[in-house]
Amino acid sequence: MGRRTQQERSESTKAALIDAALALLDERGWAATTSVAVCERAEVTRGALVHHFGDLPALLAAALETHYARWAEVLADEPPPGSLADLVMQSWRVIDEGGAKVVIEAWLAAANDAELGRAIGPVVAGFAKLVSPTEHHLVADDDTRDLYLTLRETLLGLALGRATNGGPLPHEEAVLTRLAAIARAHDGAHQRSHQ
Amino acid sequence: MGRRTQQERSESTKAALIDAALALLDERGWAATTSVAVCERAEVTRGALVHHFGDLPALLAAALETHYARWAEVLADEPPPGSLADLVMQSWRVIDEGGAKVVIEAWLAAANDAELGRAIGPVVAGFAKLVSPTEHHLVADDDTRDLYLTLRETLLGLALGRATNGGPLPHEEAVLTRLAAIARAHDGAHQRSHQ
DNA sequence: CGATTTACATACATCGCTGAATGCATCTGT
DNA sequence: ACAGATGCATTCAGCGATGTATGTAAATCG
Repeated sequence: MGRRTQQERSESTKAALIDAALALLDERGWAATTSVAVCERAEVTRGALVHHFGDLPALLAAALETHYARWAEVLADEPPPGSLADLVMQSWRVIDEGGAKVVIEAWLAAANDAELGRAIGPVVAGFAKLVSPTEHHLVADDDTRDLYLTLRETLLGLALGRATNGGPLPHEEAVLTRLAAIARAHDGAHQRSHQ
Repeated sequence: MGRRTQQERSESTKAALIDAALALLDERGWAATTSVAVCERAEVTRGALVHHFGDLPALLAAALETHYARWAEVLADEPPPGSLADLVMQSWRVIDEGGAKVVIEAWLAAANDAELGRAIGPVVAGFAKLVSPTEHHLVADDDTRDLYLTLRETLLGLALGRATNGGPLPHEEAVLTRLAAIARAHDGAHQRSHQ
């Protein structure tokens, strides 16, 4: 690389740090994601981390934020869902994209450390609102809303399974098939009752 | 306390250490469950910990084991479930008993640290087998088995929600109601098809 | 009742992680 | 082109956690 502007330099090292942090969070969990390890992986020194983010929690908050942003992109690329079954499978595609473990680790870490919770709480809340069912016209009635929340908890269960298992659970496919069936059954009944 | 036999002393301090470890795991997570913190809470010195358990991972493995044992007791006290709906609600009662967060933290910690995984892996596997659906006559056919696994993932999702939220999620009740309804519907259909 | 084992407590040495300070190179505005 | 800002590397000092002796009182045994 020859001449590079300051902005280019900054942004590339910031991105390297964030990517390294996300990779470590995914591979080795929150506790192992230390400033030394992140910087080593990003091939920068800890000085760079301090310079750009101040301290480790700030970096992790930023990392989480860009992770959520990527998920939001995936959602933005999808066509608007036309049924509850669509909506559920879209949610799954986001999780399937990878990095669910990062989010779970972050949630738990925030729950365990009040100070950290204050640092990353807003980031979490922001994304939570984005995927909130109350925002969606598809789940306008209470019945549909409850079912959607139920199915979403199941997806989170699968995500947890992936995180703890180091990969998809053996019965993941079967569960997803079942979820789709339940959602379609509801879609069918709901459509009929509204004609 | 006056005169105490060696066994009494040993067992009471071991119990104190295990209880303290479980409490800390639940309240402040795996990373914060340090040997210093545990001993402080148990009101013994670190020497006692070393004496009885050797090192910290060994204590945590023992703690997890007694935690599972308590869950197993809860299960043993329940009447044998007569339907899928019963089975699901029994599983939930175990989680509701408390300490689901301990288990989740342990799973993740084991996934993140291979060495630790080897230490507590057998304990986890032991309990997993105990609650394995394949052991249960109620879920003999594939259809019922898949549904049971699905409903169980939902329960785990709720457990994760409790762990990250520091308490029951607002929609927990609604989800449980929905799960019960799904299970009962299956029980009904299944019964009819078997007469 | 003396010898030995058990159940701890205390002190120690080490190590990994962290934030802060400092120094140097590279870019940028004028 | 040069003065100042910016981006980053290195070093330092300190804390907290860990395992390892080593010391001591209480219990058990012969």
